[in-house]
Amino acid sequence: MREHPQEYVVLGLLMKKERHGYEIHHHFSSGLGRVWYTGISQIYALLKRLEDTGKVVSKVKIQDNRPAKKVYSITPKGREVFLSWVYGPLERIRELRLEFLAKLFFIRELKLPGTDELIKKQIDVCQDQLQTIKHKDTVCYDEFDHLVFQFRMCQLEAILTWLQDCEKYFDH
Amino acid sequence: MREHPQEYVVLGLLMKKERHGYEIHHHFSSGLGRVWYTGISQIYALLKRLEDTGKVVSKVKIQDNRPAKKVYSITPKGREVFLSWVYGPLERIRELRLEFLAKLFFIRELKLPGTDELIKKQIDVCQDQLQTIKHKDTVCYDEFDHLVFQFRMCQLEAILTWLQDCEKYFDH
DNA sequence: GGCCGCATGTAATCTGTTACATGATTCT
DNA sequence: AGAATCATGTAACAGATTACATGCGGCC
Repeated sequence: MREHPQEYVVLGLLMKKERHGYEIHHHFSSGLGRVWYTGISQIYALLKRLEDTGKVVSKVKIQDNRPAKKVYSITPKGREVFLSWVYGPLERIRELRLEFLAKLFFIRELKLPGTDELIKKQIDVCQDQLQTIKHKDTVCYDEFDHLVFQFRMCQLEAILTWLQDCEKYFDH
Repeated sequence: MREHPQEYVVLGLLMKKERHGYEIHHHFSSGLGRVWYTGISQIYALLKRLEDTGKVVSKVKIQDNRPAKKVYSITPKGREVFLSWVYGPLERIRELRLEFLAKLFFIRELKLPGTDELIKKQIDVCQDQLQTIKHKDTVCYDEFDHLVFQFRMCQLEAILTWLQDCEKYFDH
């Protein structure tokens, strides 16, 4: 399961307490929503898939003067899936902008321990990639490839300094 | 037409000379392909759409001892579309990694003039965005939003220094 | 009377990837 | 004999966005 990264966000929101679809969408739009937004229809689709795979369970709650709502709560399996996602570093840099920030969001929101390990692991992955690109750069003699490598290198270097700032930030 | 960015790459390859699908895929895999790859099936789909919209025309060439091939050539309309793409700066930073590098690739390959203007325009766009984010950063008091803004700021700053390096590189 | 908020969902569409179907020639 | 190269395409699938359908209650 490397697919459907948005599922983790829904699981993360259900980690705090049980919620229904409309409410989840509300949190997707506020807070985290500024960095990772999804439409309400997609939320319902995600919830259905999460229920089909046993990561959440639902119960219908009837209200008066309001339409009935389907309240979802996370299962132990869902909890496990979420936590192994949160503490795993990302291999592709382009996924950092959305997913790594989401991880940090939930770590803060749920007051989870072990932030420093996650950041260290991510720093290691980025440094490995930087090393690989630097090597390719010294070996290649094509002008265009050079430009490409330098683009990636500067992006990775910027992320590394940002990650080090994160480390300090989460330290205190 | 802000969709199907890969169409521009196909047009770019046809700017040099007429080519058939299999040949285009070959160039997609080598050269530019290390930064922007697409499967052969997609190439045929792109060519069909480009022909339907009048950006390319095809003629069948029968060969002996080889299967017949469909040779595509770019139309004046296609040429126009390609050139206005090449010289336009990108609004979204995430598109730089693929599209901006592709633009530079074709500018070098086709020996097109006005590289410095393109880079300058892109620098302006990035600087505007950096300014906007910096302003949002000083106004906001949420810790998480701060982290997000700093991520984007460091990415933009890295790209700006890279763009300035590009300017020097294309200068001589 | 009409729009907004609450609440749920299905269906269509859009991009792109992967799998499959076909068939001749050339290389190992 | 089997794999690789040349050459074209269709069909299926995956992931996400957008449009549409439904319905009640409250506010202006």
